[in-house]
Amino acid sequence: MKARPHVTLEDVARSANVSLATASRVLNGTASVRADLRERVSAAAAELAYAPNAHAQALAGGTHRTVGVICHDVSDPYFAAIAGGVMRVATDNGLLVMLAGTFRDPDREVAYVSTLRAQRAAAILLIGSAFEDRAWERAMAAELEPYRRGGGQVAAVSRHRGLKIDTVQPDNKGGAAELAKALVGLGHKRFAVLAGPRRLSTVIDRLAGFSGELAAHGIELREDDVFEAAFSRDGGYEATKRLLAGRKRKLPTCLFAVTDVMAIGALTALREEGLSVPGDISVAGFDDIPVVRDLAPALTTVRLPLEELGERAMDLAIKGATGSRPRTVRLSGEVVLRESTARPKR
Amino acid sequence: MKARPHVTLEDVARSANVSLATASRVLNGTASVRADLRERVSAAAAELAYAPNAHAQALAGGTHRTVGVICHDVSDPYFAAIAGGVMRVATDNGLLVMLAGTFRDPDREVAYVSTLRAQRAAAILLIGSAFEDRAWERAMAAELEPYRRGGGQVAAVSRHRGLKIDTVQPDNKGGAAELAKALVGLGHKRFAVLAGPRRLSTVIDRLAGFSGELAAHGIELREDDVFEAAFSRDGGYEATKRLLAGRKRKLPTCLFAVTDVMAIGALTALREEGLSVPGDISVAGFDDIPVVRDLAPALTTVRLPLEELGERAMDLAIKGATGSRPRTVRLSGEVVLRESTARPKR
DNA sequence: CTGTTAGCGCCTTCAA
DNA sequence: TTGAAGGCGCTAACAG
Repeated sequence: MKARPHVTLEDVARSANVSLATASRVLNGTASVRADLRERVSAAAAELAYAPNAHAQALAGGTHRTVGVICHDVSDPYFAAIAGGVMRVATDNGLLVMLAGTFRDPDREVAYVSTLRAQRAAAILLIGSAFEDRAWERAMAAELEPYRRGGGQVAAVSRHRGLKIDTVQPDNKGGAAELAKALVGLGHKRFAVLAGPRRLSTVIDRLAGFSGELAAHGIELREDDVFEAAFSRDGGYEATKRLLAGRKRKLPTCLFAVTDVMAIGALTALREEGLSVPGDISVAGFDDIPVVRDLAPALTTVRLPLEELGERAMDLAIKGATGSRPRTVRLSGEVVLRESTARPKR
Repeated sequence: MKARPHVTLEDVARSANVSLATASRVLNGTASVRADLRERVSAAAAELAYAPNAHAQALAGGTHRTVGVICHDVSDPYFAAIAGGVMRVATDNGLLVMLAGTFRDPDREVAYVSTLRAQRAAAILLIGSAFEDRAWERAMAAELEPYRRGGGQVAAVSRHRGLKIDTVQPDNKGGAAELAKALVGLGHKRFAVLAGPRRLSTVIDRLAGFSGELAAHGIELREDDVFEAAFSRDGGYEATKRLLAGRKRKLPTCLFAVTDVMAIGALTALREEGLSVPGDISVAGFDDIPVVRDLAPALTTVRLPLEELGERAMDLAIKGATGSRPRTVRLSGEVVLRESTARPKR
């Protein structure tokens, strides 16, 4: 009674007294079959709790209905929100999503692409900024290129310069510049920036946009005004403590964290040090992840349409590459001034 | 020059001038092969950018290295944290994770299990509370049972009573009781509760634990002290507004939201209504998702070892069922009193 | 140690 | 409309 571990199409066919081909046809609705046969097959399949073997289907040339999504960290609200958008579109199109978290390890990222390639995933989505690293780019391209030649679709969120792939690009530079302009408009003149690792393109772009705009207003952002730390809440917290330790007296009037997640850590660090926001110092972030509007004070930030970033990327992959050159969808951010920023008193 | 879309093992073998089997052996390290042949094969594989076809491998009896994880909402920090734990263990064991979000649709949940079954996933993990619904249970069991008979592993986080599967069970009831005791200990006597849908086992358990403990202290939690809403930030926000609209004057001294996410919405609603926390009213949540310690005031809650919940569930699945009866791993929560609760003034 | 061969479960022509 | 048969790419005996 525990003969075969899996019920196969053949079992169904036999049980329904029809040929393999007929069973296949009714189960896939792929061709018309006489009503009574159809009936028998369906009944048999239900009776046996038949589930088709997706591997066999894929091997036999059926379609591949799974897409791979690779991001740095699933539990980061930024990625989670984007992943949500991806999943919505994927689900609407009957696609299954495989979500992989690389924990920011470039090698693991390449390894995942390799596995997804093996799975013959219909598409691979790269979410989050690339590593600005020649060797990494080369390794990544070496996986991606044959994958695409084999008919795989690839799309990315955020800039992946070296890789020539379809991209949904949030306007990091422009958004940061707008934010800088708004903050300068409030009267701020002394800034500090909490930045993530400089290898990440997102960090580079936001930093460039911010400091560029400051420069346009005659404000110089010096190298020691930029505090580099891990791209996380703890990174923001730690960098802020470092900042405070260094210059209790000549504090900047405004602190810009390149991501909201870092800003959250910064807010807690400031609170612990007895500094009030925005009374003693203003704080701004970037991304507008869902929770920051619920903070007290609510965080000033640059709103990115996070879910849409994911949706558009999935769209690009589904539509498939038409022309030869990579497409780029640009999505702009919008400065949202909330209570964490105010006119400086000093 | 664009002959076959995919490079196959056979291509590699031919190019290396060896047999299919030999090529397979070196690529899988499955048996020893003469050094020079091994060399030739590896070189050919690299040269052709060969990627094995995972479907063919699976079909041919190779192992299935992917596990499916089903949760309600990927972008909910609670699930994201648990998923993080799952992925860590999965990655350490060379497993790929397919993460599916059901958006709380029971049918979609069943559908995903069906697909995962088709994929011959090595394991299926159900994260989050079950629907207390006979029909749903039946449909789920109908998918799961044949899956397990075929050798599939199943494990869950949170109570799934009807399904007899291995479970990692956070102590919702006990945690809520402990929390109630602590709040009563602070001097609170009038409570209101923000609850999610009563169909979810988690809601039922936490509610039972909380009101049970209150009762033990002679405090009755009446039906109209419980505000049911969506299991989300917006649900908490909306329910709080509803509560406030109903009884501006005889406010409870303490508000318990059955999840932190709902508590976050509640805090914002209270703030908007000009009520201070904990001055005018205390607020407590449940889960201790990462962000709540960074709120101002930091949220009192019941800390659940979220990542561990995921890790243990993955462990259960990997270890495989040994005995015949489902295993249950109980993980207890710990009350964490923070600034959002204080002694009542009234 | 290496090569040959028989499936794994399904889809899809090709005949009947 | 239905059935028979040939792969899809790979692994795992089984011979050499």
